[in-house]
Amino acid sequence: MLDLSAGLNPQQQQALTAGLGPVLVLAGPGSGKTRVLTHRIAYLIRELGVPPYHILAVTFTNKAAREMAERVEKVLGERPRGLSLGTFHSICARLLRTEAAALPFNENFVIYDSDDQQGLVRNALKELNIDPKMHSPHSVHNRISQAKNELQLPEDLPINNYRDEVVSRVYQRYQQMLLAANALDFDDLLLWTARLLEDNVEVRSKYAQRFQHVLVDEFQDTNQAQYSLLKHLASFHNNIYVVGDTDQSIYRWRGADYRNVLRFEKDYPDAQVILLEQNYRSTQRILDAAMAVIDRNPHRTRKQLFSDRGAGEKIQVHMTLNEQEAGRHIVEQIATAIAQGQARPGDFAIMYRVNAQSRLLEEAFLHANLPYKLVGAQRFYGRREVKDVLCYLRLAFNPDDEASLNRVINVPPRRIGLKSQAALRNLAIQQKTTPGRLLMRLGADPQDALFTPIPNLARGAMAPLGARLATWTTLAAEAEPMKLMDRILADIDYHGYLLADAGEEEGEDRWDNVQELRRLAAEYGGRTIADFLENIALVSDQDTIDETAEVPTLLTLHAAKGLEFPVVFIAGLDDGMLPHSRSFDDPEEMAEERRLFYVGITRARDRLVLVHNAYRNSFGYSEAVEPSRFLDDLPAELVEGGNRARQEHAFRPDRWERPSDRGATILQPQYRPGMNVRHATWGEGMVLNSRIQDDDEVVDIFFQGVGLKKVLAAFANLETVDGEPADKSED
DNA sequence: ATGTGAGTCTTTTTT
DNA sequence: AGACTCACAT
Repeated sequence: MLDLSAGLNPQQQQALTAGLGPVLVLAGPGSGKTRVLTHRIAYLIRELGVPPYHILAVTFTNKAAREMAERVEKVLGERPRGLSLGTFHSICARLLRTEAAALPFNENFVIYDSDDQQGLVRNALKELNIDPKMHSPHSVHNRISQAKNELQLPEDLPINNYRDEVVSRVYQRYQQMLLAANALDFDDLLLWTARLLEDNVEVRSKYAQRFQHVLVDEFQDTNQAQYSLLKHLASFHNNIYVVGDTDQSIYRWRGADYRNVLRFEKDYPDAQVILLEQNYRSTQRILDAAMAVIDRNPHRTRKQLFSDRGAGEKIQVHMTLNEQEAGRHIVEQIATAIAQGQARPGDFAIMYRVNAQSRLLEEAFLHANLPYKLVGAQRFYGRREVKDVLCYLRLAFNPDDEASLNRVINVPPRRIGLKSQAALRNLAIQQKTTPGRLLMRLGADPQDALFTPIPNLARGAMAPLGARLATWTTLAAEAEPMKLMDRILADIDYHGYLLADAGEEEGEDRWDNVQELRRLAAEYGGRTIADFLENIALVSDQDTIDETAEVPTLLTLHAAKGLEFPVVFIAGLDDGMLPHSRSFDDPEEMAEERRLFYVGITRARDRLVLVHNAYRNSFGYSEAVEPSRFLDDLPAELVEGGNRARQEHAFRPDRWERPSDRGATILQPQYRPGMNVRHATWGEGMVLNSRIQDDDEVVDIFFQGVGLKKVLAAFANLETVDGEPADKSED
């Protein structure tokens, strides 16, 4: 039998065998916290004889939950039956479905994603005659979300100004609309659970008695609602075991409050506190760099991270001309390292601050013909065709879901316009039912006197859909997700619609995405629609990582938390990007930007490459940018490279096309962005841009020590410095 | 009911 | 630069 404490250092062992009662494990990056957590669960089961049924372990992503489940199983040698292990949101969803009888919605509730949520706010604003230009749906929703995270209902909202007043009214209406649609948003999952446990003694004692042990991962990322529900769940046995690292708190903007760690120590004064500082991931240089960065944050207890993996390579800081060139540089460096046998494709990760940065990086990979994987679920589920199909499924599962109905009622076009929809809606309100249910009744008997308020033509347009919806709801109750999906797709001829709407080529591309969704549905054989929809609503970006593909990974710094890679590139280390300019005026947010950089640095095992740009494209224009101020905090002795990197960089202008010039003229530019050239008076410079104008070529060149110059190719007598001259043929 | 064109705003991070 | 919204025309 495996010795659970084998290979653990003294601190880890202490964490493993900590006695009952509250425990706080402060775990630095790479300190083996997942290991401690999984072994602790195994320890409870095997050494203390706690039945798995009485253990609850909570994580933030499904990926973390899955990994933990696998590792517990491996350590125990068998699958622990009845163990509750999952994300906050999925555990709450399950609890709420079970306890729906005590709640103002039924167990078939659907979970609205960000788009649905914002759409709902938009509708609420419209209904209340509030100008969405003055109060953007996004910001109003943000306030509502914040309130929910702080366990405030509409009536609890403090009102100090007109804005609060608006938010309060919208919140109220928004909440009514959710309930009417039998839908919850992400925050509701936590809010309703926390309030149910707070208000309902029976439910609370049921779960509090059941969960003899509650364990929490990434505790620094909990918000008030999560903190509260954890407290309730652990209120009977008081065995609450939390693991976290305040330096890795990067979700303040969505309500996470790392001060929950302090609150924990205050609420449980007898808590055992265990510190894990030894790092098993990175080289010492990487850790030194990480500490140099994070130590500049105020109000924190310093941690001394140490590693026995040796000093390792220096950290590379590299300046590139712009984001395009950064992409090329990174891809080139990866390709070289692979070619030289230094690393395998799966060893690399490229991290960035905002999703938009991924596009140019992807293009660089595409251009070099190298495979990569992009982390991010929203991209797929947010696609129009995927969302359409999901909304049909949601509607079949829960016909009260008005947001879904509105989305699909006229897709494919059924001649049901806004007028008809309004008529249906008004009649539904009058009849104290929902548009979806009314639609089904209309399908059953279009001539019913009930429907006279709806014009004849509109009735005719809606009745067939109503009839179909009725058959789908029956099917949803009994059939597997894929079967229902196939039925719907066939009934509405979605394939035909896509081809007609988007054309042959684009239509087939979109159909491919639908097929991808179908493959996902196929994995839910034997499971319910509820499962399928819930899992899709609650996928995290990290969950979409394809572990089997051994290729470089592109991901945001946020998505990188909890992961590690032998080689890490952090791209776009420009001031305004990281730290992001929207954080400049708030010290708390600046501290969080710094933590984000810290998280990025500490993902690297062996090699860390930091890339920043001389220029950045904003809107359509290129503007000069400063390197991130965080780069100044890296001690010089840890770093190699720097600003000279740009001169040293040899770029091959092999295949390059500026779409704006495509087909504009027969004359092809002879100079391409990135080429190095020599000018008689200004010396060496790099081509930033070049275009044909009046039968001559205008070239923008950045000369070292001189600056940006515009020259006419015919007169400038430029000499190509390296790289081959641009050839005439393109594509 | 649907299509066209001018005009607007964009860039945080995500369950 | 490009996506999205809104007003107007068909």
